Parts: sequence; C-alpha cells; structure tokens
Amino acid sequence: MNLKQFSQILNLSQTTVSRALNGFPEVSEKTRNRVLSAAIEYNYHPNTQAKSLATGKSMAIGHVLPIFKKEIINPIFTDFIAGTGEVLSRSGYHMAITVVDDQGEEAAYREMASKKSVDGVILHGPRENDSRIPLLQELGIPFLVHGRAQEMSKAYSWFDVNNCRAFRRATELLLDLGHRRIALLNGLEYMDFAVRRRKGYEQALESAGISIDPAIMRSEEMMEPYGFSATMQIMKMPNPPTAFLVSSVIPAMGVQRALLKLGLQPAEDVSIVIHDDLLSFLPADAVNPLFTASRSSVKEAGKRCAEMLLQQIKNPQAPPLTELWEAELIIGESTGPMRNH
Amino acid sequence: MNLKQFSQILNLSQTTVSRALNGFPEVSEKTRNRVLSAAIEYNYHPNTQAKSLATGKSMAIGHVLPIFKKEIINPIFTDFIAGTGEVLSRSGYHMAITVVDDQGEEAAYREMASKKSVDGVILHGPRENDSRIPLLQELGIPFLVHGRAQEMSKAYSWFDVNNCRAFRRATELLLDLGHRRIALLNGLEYMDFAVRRRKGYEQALESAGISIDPAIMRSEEMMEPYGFSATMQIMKMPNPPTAFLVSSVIPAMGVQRALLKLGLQPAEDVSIVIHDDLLSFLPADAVNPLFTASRSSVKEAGKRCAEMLLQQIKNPQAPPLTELWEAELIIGESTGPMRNH
DNA sequence: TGTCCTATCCAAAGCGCTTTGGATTTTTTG
DNA sequence: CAAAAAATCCAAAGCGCTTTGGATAGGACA
Repeated sequence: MNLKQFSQILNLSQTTVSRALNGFPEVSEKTRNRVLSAAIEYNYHPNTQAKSLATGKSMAIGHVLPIFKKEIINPIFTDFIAGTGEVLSRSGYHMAITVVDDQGEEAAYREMASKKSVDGVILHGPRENDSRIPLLQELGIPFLVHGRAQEMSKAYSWFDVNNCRAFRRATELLLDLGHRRIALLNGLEYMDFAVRRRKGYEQALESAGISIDPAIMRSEEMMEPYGFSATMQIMKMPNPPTAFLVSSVIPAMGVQRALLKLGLQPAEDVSIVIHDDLLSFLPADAVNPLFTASRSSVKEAGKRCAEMLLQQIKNPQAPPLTELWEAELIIGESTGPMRNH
Repeated sequence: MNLKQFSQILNLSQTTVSRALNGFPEVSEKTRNRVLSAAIEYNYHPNTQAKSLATGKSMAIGHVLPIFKKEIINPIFTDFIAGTGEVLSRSGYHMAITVVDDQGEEAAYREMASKKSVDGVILHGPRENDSRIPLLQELGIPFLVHGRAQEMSKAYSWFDVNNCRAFRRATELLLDLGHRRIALLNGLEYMDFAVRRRKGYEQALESAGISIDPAIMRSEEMMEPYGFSATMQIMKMPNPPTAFLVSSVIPAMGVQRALLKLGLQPAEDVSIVIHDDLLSFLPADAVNPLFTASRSSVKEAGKRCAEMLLQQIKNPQAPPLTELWEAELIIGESTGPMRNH
C-alpha cells in the first residue's frame, strides 16, 4: 500500500494525507483523525526510502563496530546498544550497524557520508589521538564520541565517565583500608579511557607517597583469561600485592578464579576493586554486591549518548555538547582491611 | 556529489555511469574503468535511499532485539551480530536493529513490512510455538529463524544447533564417568532450545535407567547469579548431585563460584559440563579449556544465518532452507570420575 | 447579494537513482 | 563503398514520498 492508494481510499489528495500524518496545521482535526485511524486500520506506513529521499534525512544513526584482531567484540556493545536503541526508536530513528576490521573504519565513515545513509554517528572506543574525529569533522557528519580523545584542535561532542577520578577514588579506598601494594589490571592503553584510569591510580599512589611499580601493572584486552593468568603470575612474585584494581567485571572473574585456585579468599586475603559497567548479564545490583566497584551503567550511557546525538542532529550549528558522569563507588564483598601476614 | 554532477565531470550520461558502476555489459571496458577510478577519486557513492527507492531493495536486513523485562539483553547477541555483520557487509547489506520491549515485537515486524525498510529478517530466540513465524509468513518478508520452533503448519527456514543431541551426549559423558545424580541448570523453558536441551538430558538419564528428579533441575534466564544461587541451594540439599549440566558459560561461572565458596573443587568433587557458545570474551579455546563443554560458535552461526538469509532473498520462491549443526564435545578441566564419598 | 478572508484541499515539481526504449556511432560484411 | 550489425551511448519515465504555490469552498461582513 502506498500513499497514492491510501489517499484514494480516503478520497483525499496525497498532500492532505501526508500533511495529516506529519502533523501540519493546515489540515482540520476531523480529517486528521480520519487519516490517522485509517492508517492504523490499513497498517499504512510511508515507505522509508521514499520518505528519506524526499526529506533528505535517513532517520538512521550509525555504529561502526570494529572487530579487534578479527575476533573479539566488546560485550559492552550489547548493553550500550540496548540503551541507544531504546531512545532512538522512541524518536523514530533506527540504528545501522556496520562491522569492519581494524583497518576498514575510515572507509566505512567516508562511505556513510557519501551515501548519506545515516544522519549521525556514535564513535566507540576513542584512542588517545583519534584520527576518526577530524575525519568526521571534515565529512560534516554530526557525531558523538562515547569517551574522549585528548588534545583535538577542534572541539567535538563527547560523553564520558570520569575514569581518572573513579580510579583515583578506588585506589584511595584501598589505601584507606591499609593496602600499600596494589596491582592494576588495566585495559589496553592505546584506548583513551585506559590511560585515564592509570593516571587516576598513579595520582592516588603518588599522593600517598607510594612508588609506582610496573611489575604489578598490566594492560590488555579485558577478558576473563587475562584476569586469571595475570593474577596467577603476579601472585607468584616475591612481593605479591594485597589488592587488585581491575578494569572490568570480566577480567575480575578471572582474578577471582585465580585467587580461589591459589587458596586465597577474596576480601580476606586479597582485596579486589573493579570498575563495573553494569553489564546486564553479570552479577551486580544485589544488596551485597560481589565486587566493590566504581559503577556506571553502560546502558544509561547509551541512552544519554543517543539523546545528545539527536540534539546535535536537530541543531547542527550549535556548539559541541560534552558531558562527564561520575561513577558511583559501591562497597561490595571483595574488599577488606589489609591483614598482617 | 550526486550522479548528475558526477556524470558531468566524466562527460557521460547518467545512464552510462550508472551502468558502468553496476556492472552492466553494455558499457565498454575503457569507459567502465574510467568511471570506476573516478568514483574512487571523487569518493562517489550512490545515495542509499535513492538507489533503494529505484530498485525496490533496501539492502538492509533487520534484527528485532527484545529486551527481557526491560533489562536484560542476551550477550549472545554481540557475537552473533559480529558474524552476520561480517557476511552482510561483504555483500553490501547493512543491519537495521530495532529495540523493543517484550510486547512490541509484532508491531515492529508489521512496520518493517509496511515501510519496506528491510529485505529480510533474522528471528532470534524462537519460542515453542512462535507466533512471529506465521506473522512473517503472512507479511511476506523473507526470514530465517536462528533456532527452531516446533510444529508449524507451514515450513520455514531455520538454522539450529542440535541442542537435544548435544545435551544427551554431555549427559552420557557424565554417566560414563560414573555420575548418577546430575543437576540441570537450564535456560528458560519457554524458549525452544531449552526444551530440546532438557529432552536430551532426560533421554540420556532414561536410557541409563535413572529417574528424573525435578528437585535438581532449574530453568531460568542464563546469568551468573542464577548459576551461583541455584548451586548453593542444590548443594545444600540432603542428597546433592555430583555433577552439573549447565546451559551456558555465564551461569557456569556462578556455579564455579558457588562450588569454590563451598570449599569444593570442580572436577575433583563436582563435575561441570556446559554448553559453550564460544563467546569471544569468555574463556575457551585454550589448550586445556576450563569447562568440559558441548561447543558451537555463535559467531559462526551468525555468519551462516546471514548467508542463508541472503540466499532466501535472492531466490524468494525457493523452498525453505534448513540446517542443523552438531555441537562438538570438548573435554576440559571441569569433569572427573565420580568419587565415592 | 457580492466581496473578502480563512480554512481546507490539491496538482505538480523535485529528491537521486535505475531502467526502458531509442538514437548514435563504430565495426563488420557482401 | 554502402548496408547491416554490433557496440555505445542517451533522454526521459518512474520509484513513493514531501512540499511549494495555487485553487476551491464556506463564512463573515457590508
């Protein structure tokens, strides 16, 4: 069923029907209601591509999903997309996801711009000095960065969690509990957020007059086996740490597994503090959460990112929007005071 | 840059340029090469919506992503989508993802059909007698079911893993190791795959002459805390099982956590066999995998689903395609022979 | 009753592409 | 060398919508 047929059924012109559907004032309430209820009755929805072509708006926002080493997809993505998707579909937008390998990203963005297939883009996993940002600025696509990249010559819109502060506070918590030797299992440090997290950790240690020991610091893709093997290795060192600061729940499961395997009780023998993205399928939220954590919901971040991007799209001339959320610090069952061994 | 401008640069008609780009034989190799290299030079890509409108193909395939109880998204989805996305983008398709709550699914499909916004759909998480299947048949959208639903009056295309067989074999493995009391932590049994898994488990027990005990069977959304609390509860029963069969890696992490908390060593005291969807961020693949598992890669499934759906789209009159993959049974470190207590 | 205004409606152009049917050029053939 | 065939190319219609500019109907007013 197309507009022509539909308007013939109603005995109205295409113009009037279109205006009735799109809320223009020139059409009387009576005809508008007639049109609206007929649209439901006949399940009429304007053809997407025709509408887009006529309006010049694709009503889609794009995600480029790079696959790390052709294998790993960040599970964060699922929760994030649930958030953005919720907001977007409420506004009549949909998401167009393009999967590319590490290399193909730039081409993907150029193509999007040239094809006009999306009205805006959310940029994931910004690197320290991310070339995608000037690229998108050059291409003139509205975009919002989930995270931040440092030192760009031109301002851009971003949404971020205060990673530096979260990790400083988490480290301070461990220091307050008496821990002096704290391991850091960070994410990959070409990612901007990982750099900020390390800075927070280092700031707290320095303020406490504790020297930084690279021997108990790691930086890898945040997966379970990483947490396991790093912990096994670090705990076997001559002067093992009494606490771990871990970048995500997923490697933290590995840390926990390693400790139990070594016959050590979390909290009792070794404290763990994590950064918890509140992945919907992993433990959290309970009254006594398993891990002491700096928390921030990825899904809520996804929602806010979508809102901010839509605002950008609506008003492209406006100055860039930025927003920084603080993580909550939640005490769980994985921390305890330093014990004398 | 649109076709008109681009063809003016080349001093050719729009027809010729379009034909050159789309590989029609009426254009000489010389002009085709000229057009092709100019397209790269000027980064010309045909406008998506115009092309779709003219051809009647949206070059998109749709996923409807329902959010369970407004909260949980299945993390399987990320890996699955990585697979489909890879295949699709190679074929010039993209994915349109719509997020809906449990209710809104039917409306979402109707809208897709009416708007002609996708050329095909992948159906996730089929229920036992899924109303979405006749709906999509009625709407006339090519679709492929990831999984199966039973007893449909009209044939449809599906891709599935042999869940029944995988769980029968896993149970048989535990029986061979001498276990006689085996707990089942299943997924939600309104999902078709969970029903099949339970059947496999029950078949194996019945063949061995062991009666089925609902007291050590559970059926819930597959998350970590579920595995933990179910295990804690079951292990405190008077006649606790010596083995667990678990529906996914995620609750299995909870099972493991509970066992360790109870002072029990996996494999030593209690065996665990899981079904492993090979999520890219959770442990697997290693030389000595942590869990003994029936394995099948979600990402590979995603790839195959995309291929099958594309075939359907290309040839809509062809009879439905079906494909059943067998899971691999991999021996890991979580199983051992039954010990006499 | 005739004029003007407002409310309501409509015909047609245009969005950027594909594709049909026909025109033009080049090559082959008798 | 002319005519037929093959190889190239092009103008214009159409995909389903929005939107501009204009037409028509109904009421208010003098």
